[in-house]
This record gives sequence, structure tokens and C-alpha cells, in this order.
Amino acid sequence: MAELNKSYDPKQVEDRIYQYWLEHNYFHAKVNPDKKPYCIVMPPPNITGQLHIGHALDNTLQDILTRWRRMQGYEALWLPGTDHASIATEAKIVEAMRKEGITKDDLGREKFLERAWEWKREYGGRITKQFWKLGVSCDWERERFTMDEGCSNAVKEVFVKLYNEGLIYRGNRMVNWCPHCCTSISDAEVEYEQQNGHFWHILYPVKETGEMLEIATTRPETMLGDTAVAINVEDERYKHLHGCHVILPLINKEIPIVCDEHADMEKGTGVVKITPAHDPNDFEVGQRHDLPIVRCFTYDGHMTGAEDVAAYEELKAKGNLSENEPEVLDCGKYAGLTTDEARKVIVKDLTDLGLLKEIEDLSHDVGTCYRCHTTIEPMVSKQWFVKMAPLAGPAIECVRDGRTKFIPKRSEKIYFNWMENIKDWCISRQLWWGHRIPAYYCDKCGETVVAKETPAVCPACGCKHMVQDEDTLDTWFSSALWPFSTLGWPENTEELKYFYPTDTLVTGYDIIFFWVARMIFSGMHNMNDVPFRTVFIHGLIRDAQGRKMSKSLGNGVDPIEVIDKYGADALRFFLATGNSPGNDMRFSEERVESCRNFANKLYNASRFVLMNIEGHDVPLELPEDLKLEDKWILSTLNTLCKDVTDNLEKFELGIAVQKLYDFIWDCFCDWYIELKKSALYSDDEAAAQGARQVLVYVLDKILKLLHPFMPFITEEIWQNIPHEGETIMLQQYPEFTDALCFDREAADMEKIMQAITAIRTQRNEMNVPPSKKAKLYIATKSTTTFAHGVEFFKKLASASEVEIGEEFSIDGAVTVVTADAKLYIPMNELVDMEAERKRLTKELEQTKKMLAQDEAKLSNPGFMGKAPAPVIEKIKNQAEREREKITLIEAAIANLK
RNA sequence: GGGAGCAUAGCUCAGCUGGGAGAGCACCUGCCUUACAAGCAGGGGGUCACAGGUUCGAGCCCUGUUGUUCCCACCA
Repeated sequence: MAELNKSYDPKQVEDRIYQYWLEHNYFHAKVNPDKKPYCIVMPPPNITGQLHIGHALDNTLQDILTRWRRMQGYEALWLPGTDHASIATEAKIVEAMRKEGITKDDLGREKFLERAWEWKREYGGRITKQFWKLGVSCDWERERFTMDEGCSNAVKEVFVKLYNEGLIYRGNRMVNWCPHCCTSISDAEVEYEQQNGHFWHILYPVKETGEMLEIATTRPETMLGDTAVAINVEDERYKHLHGCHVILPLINKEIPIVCDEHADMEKGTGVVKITPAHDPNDFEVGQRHDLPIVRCFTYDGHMTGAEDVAAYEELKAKGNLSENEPEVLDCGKYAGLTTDEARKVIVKDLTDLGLLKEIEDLSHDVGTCYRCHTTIEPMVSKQWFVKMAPLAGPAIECVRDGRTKFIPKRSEKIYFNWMENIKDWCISRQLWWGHRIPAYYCDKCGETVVAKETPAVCPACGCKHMVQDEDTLDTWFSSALWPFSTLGWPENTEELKYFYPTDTLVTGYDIIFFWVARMIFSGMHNMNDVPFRTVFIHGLIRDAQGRKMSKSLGNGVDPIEVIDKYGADALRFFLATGNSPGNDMRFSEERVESCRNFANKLYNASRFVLMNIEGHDVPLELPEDLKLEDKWILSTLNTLCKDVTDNLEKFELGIAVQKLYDFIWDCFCDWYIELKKSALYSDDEAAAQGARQVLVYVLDKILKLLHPFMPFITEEIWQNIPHEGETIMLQQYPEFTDALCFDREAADMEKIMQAITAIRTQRNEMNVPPSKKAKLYIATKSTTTFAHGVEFFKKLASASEVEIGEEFSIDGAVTVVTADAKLYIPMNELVDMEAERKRLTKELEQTKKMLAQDEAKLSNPGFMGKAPAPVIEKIKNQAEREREKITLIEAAIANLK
């Protein structure tokens, strides 16, 4: 490595190292009673997916936690897998088929599913291979798929269980219908978008009085399904209409006027049309008044016609109508039109009849399908539902009492808000790709059987005509079981006993409803315990302008390209840096670049160490004789170990990584290595060897501390320095130790460093090039301390020679004052006495000002009485140092001639 | 309508339980000092959105205001 390039090339390292890890099976975790378990289940990416920057963030965070815990000695299992993504995948396959001119119905269910599995084989592994590039240390031997045998079995088990417990039921309810995907979707899957629309004010004639009732609607095409109009019972304007009827225009149907609280006197005219089949509120009104439910839309977004009525009649004749089954309307001239077309024609017809009073512009939120963004039609439809109230209780409880914690805590509010207002979950989908609902109906007698296996005969009538439900389950039904189905449930496996509950779930706040909430109630109900102890929520990655990344904007960042350009370590480091829990962050190529520079810095520092230990046998222990600067770096490193671990414990990965960055760059590279050069190059072999040992020791610790964040470069370097073991991955994570606390020595060393900095600043301000050396006089009480620094002043502060004493009287010298020393640099030709006096006076004044502030505090009875002792102590010390500094500066000014 | 986040250097953001404001990038000055110019040594630059309050002490806690982003609910 030492002979290699001056800059680090991730391309020559990353894939090779990943293969090395894979070949040695280091990611595999097993049930191990000698170790404490640590488990993360990976949020399974969709099989249709490509790695995007959000996955990169999510999985980087998981990998950091997993690698860290593994190094801490936990049996760390990170369990990967993929999701079949029912609706998204089916949409992609249908789209691909459309290009070939084939529809689902042309193909039939079986052939379609063959295609889908083919798709899964082709693309299912693509995204996980992309994950490899990131360096993820998950246990690929345990990779799962939501539709594999085990997961499918778990799905059936839970469905049957919930059904038998009365927590799953089937019925006609108002659902969100996507006319494009031709399926129902759950409430969580509806996304609201602001759209410009209109308020159409329509006149409905009252049969009994002949007057016109004005009704406003945003969806005039639904009027064909109206089965009443509602007024508020208190409304004085309409008291005379109680018990009257209106004639529904266009189809001249008589419908009642009902009194219902839903009619708000304050809004519009106070009269509202009631369409129970196509509006959630109206459905409720219909239930209260026992109104007929009349469907006028087909499930693919057209107006119903004679055919649809015929289908309904056939069902009716068979006696297969269930509760709340909507009647079907023949929309006559409107039949077969799309709902959009029907709207236009209906508005025109109403205008022609003089029944359209007004059109008002309006901007409102419209529900759309989260997959295809088609406007959702609320429809009454026969679906399967999970009864949520009994499940929500324990799920709320376990977060309230802290069995599961959210990081940051505020994200709990999102969870509670949703859980506490939850409605029943519509789980059936009119799709083919997914887990088919394990419900069977008898063709003869209509008996329903819910079972894991297909019943051979109908238990009611004994016939052999049992037909399975055509529908599949919501994708999230299987993901909800992920934390235990992947560990072998419903079998009571050793893995399940050992790893469940899992420890940390890492995910974005955008899927708390979809997934986190459902895993929690599923875990509580089926396992009788939480699925994970901590939910670590992160934000979204936005583009450089702060916009959400999206396909339509084309502003997405491809992590593979970033890795290609800067390396996976740089990308990971970027994602971890400045990322605080729950907050969004912006993608910034400049910052990725600076992370790449950091990797390069580490590489070069390591190259320096390697060059200097070459040909020497360097033991891994620390030398007997530790110098002042050694104690300083070791003590600082020791504190770093504590800081990093503490912050990782708190999920403050951003802070942990910042501390590492600062230590490595500032303390180790810019100071320690520079400080050690003279020892390394000196004739004193003992000193040189000591330097090598401490350098290797500190570098080794740095690599281990950094490994969870930058796994590739740290492994590569570690393999090249003196080491024991096969991989850095499995080394002990560095810990704080009392043996390496050298507070006093560290403080002494900092006095020297402060003096060096002060000299450099002064020389810089005076434009003296480093090549121009000058003698340095150090006047200080801490003569012994400063005596340790002679070589450092020569090397780092351009001193030609150094003289240390309690006091000097020097003419024509630049004077630099720190809290601990007065530093004279005789450079007569450069010294402007007046400027020196001015500068020192200014510094004197500043110091006096600071002292005054401190003294004010110390003489403030409030402060002295109430401030904590360590704070008072700190201020006292500060004041003392300021007083000393003032004395020094005053002496220096007096010294000026 | 309910709730949440954010507002700190020119830009992007850190700042953990209140105890002299930080980083990266950008800018200015000087350095090819044999690990690194993807670098080194320095420097300038901030009424911590605004107004009150609590406190010995507020970027941090409380109240309100403004701006901004988001979530949920509703919208005949």
C-alpha cells in the first residue's frame, strides 16, 4: 500500500473486500447462547425497485448499527429480504403486457402469475445486488421474500386466526376504489392532492311544493345515484319540507327529503344530496335512514348500464345478495360513458334544462391512488376488513409504556394520532399478484370457509364445489408480519426464541402508518410481544434545492453513480454526517466530495504510518515510555471512544461521526503526526520506536471506531498495518479505559499547542514566511512543561532555537501572549513598535473585558448561590487564567521600548 | 380544523439534559514543509426570525407573532 498512489481509489478496494467478507461468511449470525442477540430486520425493498438514495440512507444506518453491535460482541443478525409489492409489481407487469398488446384477461390468472414469478426471478435479485455496493453486512443466507413458502404460511395462519377471532370480516362497506388499478385500496394508500375544480349548483324541484332546492356538488355525475336529499331538522328555511320529496332531474326519480345532522345549515344552501353508494358520509346517512344504495359507476370508471343491471339481477335471482349490496342503475343515455365524460354531458343537459344555477371555481383536495395517482372513487363494495379497534389498544399501550420507543420521541405522536383514530383496514385487493385470500365459498349453498388448506367438501352441504376467493391481500398484510415470519413463525424456531423481539427498526417517517404501526399490532397480537424495542426514524433525502426527489421531476440521485464516482465509504459517511434523527437532509455533491477527501486523508495518514514502520517490527502494545504528546493523543482518543459509543447508543450517528472526523483530521493528522515527525526521524531509536508503536496503536483504534461508518477503507488499511485476526469486522470495538486518562498531561500539551498556534497566527499576520526562522524566548512559570515542547516549536513554529525561562528582557521582539506564557520573537527588522503596542493593548483590553464579565459573575450572589459547583469552578479558573494573561501582557507592553 | 418540524456565517447544516457560537463548501492571505494541493498554516464573516417571559445566566425552556415545510382530518 505504501508504494501505491497518493490518493485512495475505492474502485480497487470495495468489491474485492465485499467478496472477501462474503467468502468468509462474516455476516452470518446464528443462535448463540454465549452472546447477547442484536437483530434488525431490513425493510424489504420492492422487487420492482432500483436502489435509490433513500434505500442507501436507510441501509447505511442499519449497517452502522449492525457492524457496531457486532464489534461490541453481540450476535448481530441483520436479516434481509424483498417485498412482492402486490399493486406496484402488478402494475408494472400489466404495463409491460400492454406494450405487447396483451391484457390480464387475455392471459388468465395462472399464466399471469407465471409471468409475475418470471419477473420476480429476473428483477427480484437486482436490488439486493445493488445493496452489496453499499457494503451492507446482512446475513444473505437468511434472505427472505414476502411470498416465499414460510411467509405465505404465516399470512394464512394470521388470516385464519383473526377470522376465527372475529377480527377479520367480509362485507359491503365504503372503500377507496382506484378505477385505474381496478382495486380497492386502504385509507393509508390514498394521497390527497390539491386540484382545481368546480362547485356546480343544481336545482332539484320539490314534488309537493314545486319550489326549487339548490344543491351544490363537486361531482355532478354522482347525482344519478342519489337516493335522498338531506336538510337539518333545525333549519327554519326548510321546516315546511319535512316529509316531502324531490324529483331527481335527468332521470325523474322521486327521492325523499330526510332530516340528518350531516346537513350543515352554515354551509352553502344547507341542502345536501345523498349518494350512499359513492360517498363515505352519504353512506353513513343512508345507513341511518335506511336509504337504498344505488351504484351508478362501474368498477372501471364508467357509468353503469343494462348489462350491469342484468348482472345484479342474476345475483339477486340466485339469492346471493348480501347485506348492503348496492342496487345498480341503468344510466340510460349516460351508460358506458367514463365518469369524466358523463360529468360534461350531465352538466350540459342540466344547463339545457335550466337547472344549473351557477358554476363556482374551487380548489380542493382530491384523493388519489398512491401508486398511479388516479382520482379515487369512493364505492360501496364487498371486501375483507380487519377490525382495528381491538388490535389498536395493545399497540398503543406498548408504545405508551415504553416497550417500544420511537427515536426521535416526537414521531410517537404521528403514531398515536393514527392509531387512536384508526378505522377498519380494508385488506382485500382485486389483484392477482399477492397472497390469495384463504376463503372458500360453496357454489351451491353459499357457505364460507376460511382455512389454511382448500376444503375438499362443503362442510354445510357436502358438495365438492368450493371456490377460493378471487382476491389477494394488501401487500402490507404480509409486511406486517415481517419481524416474526422471517424468523420462522408460526413454527416456534430457535431463531424466533433468540432474536425476537428484534432490537431496532430503521425506517423513514413516511411509512409509519403503512408498516411500522401494522407490525406493532401484528406483533402484539400474534407474538404477544413488541416486534422491536426501538424504532429509529430518519428523514427523507431531498435534492440540493430541498425538493422531494421524484421520477416526474427527474431530480433523483442514483447512489450507484455516486459510489462509482466517490466510493461507497464517502457516500455512507455523507449520509451519516449531519443526519439527526427524524430530520430531512439535502443531497450535496460537494459534501460527498468532502467525505471522499476525508477518506483520502485517512488513507494518506495510514500511508505515512506504513512508510515509517516499514522494516521495523512494531508490536501492538503501547511503549513503556509515553511522552507528553503521546499521553495527550491517547487521552483524547480515550474520550473519543466514550463520545462515539455514547452517541451511537443515543442514535446520534451524526454527532458520533463528526467527533470521529474532528479527531482523525485535526488531532491525529494535523497535530499528532506532525508532532511525531522529529522523533521518527531522530537518531534516538527508542524514541522512534515509541513513536511507531503509538502511531500504530492510535491508527488501529481509529480504524475500528470508524469501521461501522466506512467499512471498506478501514478493512483495507487494517489488513495492511500490524494486526491480529482475519478481519476488522470482528474486532472488539474500542472502549473507554481509566488506564488511558491523562488529563493533566493532556492539558499541559495543550498549553504548548496553544503557544504554537499563537506564534503561527502572529507570524502569519505579519506575513513572515515559515522559511524565515527566528529564535524563540518563552517566559513562563511552567518551564518544565514547555521544555517538552522545544522540538515542536522548532518544527511547527519556525523557531531556530528555543530558550525557556521565568522572565526575559528582550528588545525589539514580537510578543505573543497566551494564558500560560509570554513568547518573544526577536525580529528587529520586522518589528513596528507602535503596531506591537497597539495590538497588545487591544488584546489587553479584550482580556480585561472578559475578566470583568467573569468577576461580575463571581461577585453575583445569585450566581454563586445557584450555579452548580463545576460551573463556578470553571469560571474561577477562567478568571485566574485571564488575570495571569493580563499580567503577562502588561509586562510585555512595559518591555516595549 | 388538529398536529409537527424548521428559521444560527454568503450557501448547506450541526449545536446532546440552559454555563463564552461550530463544521463543510465558498471567500481572503501565506506555503509545492519528502503522508496527503482531494493538502498545510492562518484570516474575515453571525443582534442565533421577531416580541415578551422564566432564570444568577437563554441559540437552547415557556408564551405569542411572522415566514416556511410537512402530516392528519374535513371539504354537500
